[in-house]
Amino acid sequence: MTIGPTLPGPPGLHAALVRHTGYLISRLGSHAQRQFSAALESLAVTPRMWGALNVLASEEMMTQQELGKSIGMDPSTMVATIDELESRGLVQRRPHPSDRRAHALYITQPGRDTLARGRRLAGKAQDQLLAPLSAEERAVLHDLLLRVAQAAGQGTNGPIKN
Amino acid sequence: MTIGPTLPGPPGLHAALVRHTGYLISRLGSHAQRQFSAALESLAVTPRMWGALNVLASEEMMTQQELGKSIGMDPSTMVATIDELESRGLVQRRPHPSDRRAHALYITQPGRDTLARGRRLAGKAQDQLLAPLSAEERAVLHDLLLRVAQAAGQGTNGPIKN
DNA sequence: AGCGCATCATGTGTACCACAAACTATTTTC
DNA sequence: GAAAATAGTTTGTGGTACACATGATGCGCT
Repeated sequence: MTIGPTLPGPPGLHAALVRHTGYLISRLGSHAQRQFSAALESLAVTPRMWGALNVLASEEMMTQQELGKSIGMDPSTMVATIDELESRGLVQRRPHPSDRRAHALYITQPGRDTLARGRRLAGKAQDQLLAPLSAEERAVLHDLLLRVAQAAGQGTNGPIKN
Repeated sequence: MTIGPTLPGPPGLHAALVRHTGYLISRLGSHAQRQFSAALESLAVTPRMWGALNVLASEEMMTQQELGKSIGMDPSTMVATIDELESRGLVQRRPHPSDRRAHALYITQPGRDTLARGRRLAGKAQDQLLAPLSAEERAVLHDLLLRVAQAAGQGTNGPIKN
């Protein structure tokens, strides 16, 4: 029956799990990610790449390290991400003016175009995801998540380890 | 503490991304998942397995399908999950009384013990994750996430037994 | 009775992502 | 300058979701 990307059945989350906010976040997170992937599929851009483009578009030149910190992405994950973006001509690696170890990253015009289209698609996906919430509720949700994200935030000092 | 505004050291999500609730959810989701993984590591139980135990503990006999739906897990993922749990003696696959295609799943006493310990650990992890929020805020967050999760994951069908 | 289709469990392969560890080239620091 | 720190890279591990194909079984309809 070829149902689309959405879940076929009527899976109702089980009460025992619905209690766990952490579980909810985790679950919803992968769902959101998937939804984003699907939304951006026509651009052949993964959420990770999209995040990178997003940041690069607003900063004049960044190193991979800086970019990684900006979006909470591991340096080793950055490599493949930038490789891909570069091979697609969406960003460029240029020699860093003052540090020959580092690369200076620049978004290209095609990169900006892709980003613009991606933003529309991502926006739509988000609207769909947050459909059950009012604008006000969305703002509240956003605020709460942001605070949690920043606190739990990127490791550097990962005491979250346990 | 480690909450840095965004300066030299402390992380700090980039403004361009911080706007996207979907991105936040996705990001936070994988973070939460990893945190759970780490928390449950001493029990050698993955979040997925923990979720399964959780549900099995409150239902008298389920098929893998039912379990899968309860926690939003794909049937093909269930197999490995149950395989693992069974090999550990935490759950049992018994012949289903009325459908020979299906397996009837039962949690064992060791499974319940593991679950109990897991709940404590998971609770701690969650407290840590939600540390920046007050009890009230946590409730709000939970409610919002739940609504999103229910709408997103499922159609609208909500016979969430409880 | 028999046939076709839905369903349960399963296996295989793909995709996404994070992170640790090891290594090279380079910059900083002492 | 030699040692320590840093940017980028490669490789391997762990966790998860999902699509698709398969075999066994159940079920409805003729």
